[in-house]
Amino acid sequence: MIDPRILRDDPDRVRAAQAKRGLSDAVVDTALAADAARRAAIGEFEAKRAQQKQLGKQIPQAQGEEKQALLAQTKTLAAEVKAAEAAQGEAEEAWRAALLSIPNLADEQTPAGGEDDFVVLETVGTPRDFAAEGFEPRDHVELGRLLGAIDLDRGAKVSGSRFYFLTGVGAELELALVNLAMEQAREVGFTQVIAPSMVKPRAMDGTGFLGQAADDVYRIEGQDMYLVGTSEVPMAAYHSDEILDGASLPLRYAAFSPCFRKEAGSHGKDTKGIIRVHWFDKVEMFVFTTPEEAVAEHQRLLEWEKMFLDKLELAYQVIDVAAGDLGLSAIRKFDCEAWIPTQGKYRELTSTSNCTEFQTRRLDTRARYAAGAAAGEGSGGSGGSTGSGTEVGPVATLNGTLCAMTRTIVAILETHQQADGSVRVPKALQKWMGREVLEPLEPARG
RNA sequence: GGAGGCGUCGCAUAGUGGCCUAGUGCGCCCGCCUGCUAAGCGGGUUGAGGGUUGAACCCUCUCGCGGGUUCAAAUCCCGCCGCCUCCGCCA
Repeated sequence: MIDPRILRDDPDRVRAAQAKRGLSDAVVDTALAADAARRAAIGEFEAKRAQQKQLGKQIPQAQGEEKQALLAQTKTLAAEVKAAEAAQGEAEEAWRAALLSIPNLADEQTPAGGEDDFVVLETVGTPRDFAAEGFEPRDHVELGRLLGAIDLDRGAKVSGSRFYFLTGVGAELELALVNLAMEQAREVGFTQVIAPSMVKPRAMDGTGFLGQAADDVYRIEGQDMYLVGTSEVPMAAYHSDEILDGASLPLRYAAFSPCFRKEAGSHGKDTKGIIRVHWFDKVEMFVFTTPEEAVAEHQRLLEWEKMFLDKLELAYQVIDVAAGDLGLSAIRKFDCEAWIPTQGKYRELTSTSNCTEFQTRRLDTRARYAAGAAAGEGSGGSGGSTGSGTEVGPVATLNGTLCAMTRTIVAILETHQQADGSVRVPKALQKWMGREVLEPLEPARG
């Protein structure tokens, strides 16, 4: 949810942000009208309620006829209060609904436009030139079969399309990646978390996934619960309804969880292999910090993502995602796209978003800060006790992929394959894999 | 799944229809006193929203959540949620 104050004070800013995403600004006027109606309704209810309380106080002291008169008077008033309260409730609800329909205001630096209007910020490493090396690269499906690492046939048999079993070195590879990711996370100061992958509607809605992304979300039949598409969801809700200690920020979590996605509307895309699947495991970085620090923290998350990809010795580019392709909650998003040799293009491996206060406002997470942190306080003069100590203020959230297992496995297998079908293990993973090369089970298997 | 109990301010507790503008203790903050520390003394200490663009001030809501009864609800009634204990089942 965006800041209601910005809507009221600077609606043109909201209109501009809507335009940048390619959305209508009609919601702005709807929301402004709802805000006015809401405030009028609040005024009416409160006036009636105050009157009721005033009269109510007189009743215990009153006697006889006077008391009867008061009772009659206050009885009709009670009905009016009830009606005014209901009207206020409806006005609040309409206002809230209007506000909730507005996505976070895209950052000034975010490129305008849709999916194809991203800006390439940086290219790291050089894609391998297999032609120069003199052999045709195998895709990850074939490599996975040769190594006994990925079993797609049985995935389909047991669970359907877009499912897989990781077996042997495939399973080892995932566990090694989890370990490497968690090791890095710990070293840079994250708290490791194993997060639930089923959540209540509050968490799903609070992170903005029941908006335009609702089609991609699995709902549990007969229960008011959802399977998460990322541990961003449980982690954003982790501190819901809490007031954090401002001095404890930033709170950095690295959460492991399975991720479930319907992939509705992607029929025909990436049908082969494990690029696009209904379930995968992921280590996600999630940070609670101050609004002032959010932009700098976003850069740090990007650096940690790059650090991880560097350890895997992958070639990749970093893109600045355009406004129309941002999620509901984000003001800016950077994707790291690794080079996939057999596709001849860069594919998204990681993604980091700055959601500012959008999610915490929905989920009611705030922090207690030292007073006057943002206000001017150098007024001098009287040395009286002005500093009231602390004040409650907003908290920003950011998320970033550390390692999404399946796509990372694809990139590693394809990038580090050798002519004989074996795959070189990146140095950083060797410690966890216990070997330097993954060998095919049999030269001619399959 | 069955039975019972409990949810009050950061924590602990009091409160069984109007005297609750929720008391007390602890913790915390400010001040006084004080070689230092401790003790002692005085004051403060939930959050949200509205009146206002900010401050002061005023008002409304907030005793797990949502309904209801009543002129009036922390208090009575109903539903839900969470926690605890016991039984059953189970990785």
